[in-house]
Amino acid sequence: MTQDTHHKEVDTEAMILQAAEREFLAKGFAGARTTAIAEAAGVTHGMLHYYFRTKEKLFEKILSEKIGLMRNLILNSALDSAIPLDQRLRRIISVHLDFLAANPGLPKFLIDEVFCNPARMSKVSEQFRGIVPAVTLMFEKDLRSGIEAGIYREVDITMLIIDIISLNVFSFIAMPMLNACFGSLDSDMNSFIERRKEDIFDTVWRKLVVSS
Amino acid sequence: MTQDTHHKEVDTEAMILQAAEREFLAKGFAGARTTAIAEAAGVTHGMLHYYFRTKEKLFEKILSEKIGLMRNLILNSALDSAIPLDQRLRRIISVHLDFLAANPGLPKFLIDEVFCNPARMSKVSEQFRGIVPAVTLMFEKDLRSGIEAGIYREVDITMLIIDIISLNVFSFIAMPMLNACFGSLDSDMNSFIERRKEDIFDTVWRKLVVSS
DNA sequence: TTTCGCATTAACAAAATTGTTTATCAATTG
DNA sequence: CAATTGATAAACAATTTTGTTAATGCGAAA
Repeated sequence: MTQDTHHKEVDTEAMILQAAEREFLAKGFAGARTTAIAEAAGVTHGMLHYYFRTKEKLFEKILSEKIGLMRNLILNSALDSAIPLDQRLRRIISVHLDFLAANPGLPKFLIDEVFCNPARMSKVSEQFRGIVPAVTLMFEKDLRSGIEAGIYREVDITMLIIDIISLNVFSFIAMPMLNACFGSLDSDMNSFIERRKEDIFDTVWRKLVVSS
Repeated sequence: MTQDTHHKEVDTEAMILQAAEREFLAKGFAGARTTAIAEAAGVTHGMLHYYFRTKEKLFEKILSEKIGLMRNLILNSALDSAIPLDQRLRRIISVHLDFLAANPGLPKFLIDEVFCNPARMSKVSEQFRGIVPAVTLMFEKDLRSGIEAGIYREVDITMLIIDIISLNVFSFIAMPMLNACFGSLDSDMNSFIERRKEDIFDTVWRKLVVSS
């Protein structure tokens, strides 16, 4: 926070950021309106330019914070390499789903605005270089020894990771569709999340282990 | 095609539709520019209004065609109830992935523009009523008998379907992200699709069958 | 207390985007 | 061969959205 000499009833800058986050997450860069952000923040839209210069710059503030969140999540996934793989897997799924439940609009936002946008993609790509390979390796080591010991099947690790990410993330991207198809799953979000954790672990684990 | 009395070097209407499809699929309604569509179609942007009145109406033309595609796909999934479940599952996954490979931008488009947009959602929701329950039931019948016979595990059918859709669709929504993380998977798209079909079937089938 | 500077507003300006109109051309039709 | 009519382009108009500026006020500091 800046040293706020001079009067300022509320923290206008923070209000704008809050409103901008909601607007950008909900509608994306192209769909968001700076006037709507200002209105939601309870200030004139001039304020938005006073604090952030342009829509683009304001957007980048929000974006970099969200990129950071995702980065942290991925890094956290690699921790706890001491505990057995099944517990680790359970933990990764659980942490990931809790994170997604706390940030339900994030995957769609990042896919739309970063991964499907070459200009933005190149801007943030260096922040991801090395992270995924590191996680993969850490996962791979455990897996390889299990495979050699004959307790895990010979699975394609890339495919396995794509499976896990798909199972974890898709529900959150497509929640409105799932609600339309299967009834309001999000009416009891907590219970849905917990059921989903169980189901995903079950799916992945049975793919992994050699059937007795 | 309309009866084209009067001169018309090329089918302008079709050109606009083609260009509009690309633009809307790539950028969504908010991000698409009518001038860009006209330019891509090689006509003045006045033509776009001459044929389709407004951006909104042009968009709806594209949208309803895509909704139809998705509807057909879902209906096709329910066919062939005579063959055994494993072959049926293989077939559903294969058909779905081939469809997605032919329409890679479609899931993101529909999720963004239909399912995450209350106004559009209500407009097309009646086209989906009854379809998913019908498919579920057809799937369920086979499954129930297998469970009672002790060859399938007692799985939550809703979760199972969410698993299958997640595994099938997510890669296509997040392809640019997967490329960034795992190297260019789409450099040989065909081989990726075929590997994916195998992997998804393996994942789902092992979740389903009782381990010997 | 007077000066200074940040925060704020409201009006304004500019740019981008969508939508309309008028004139023209060319082919079909009577 | 006129008259008609659909297709087209180009200029124009309207609207929306973003960005700027000038004036105001209020608190802090000298």
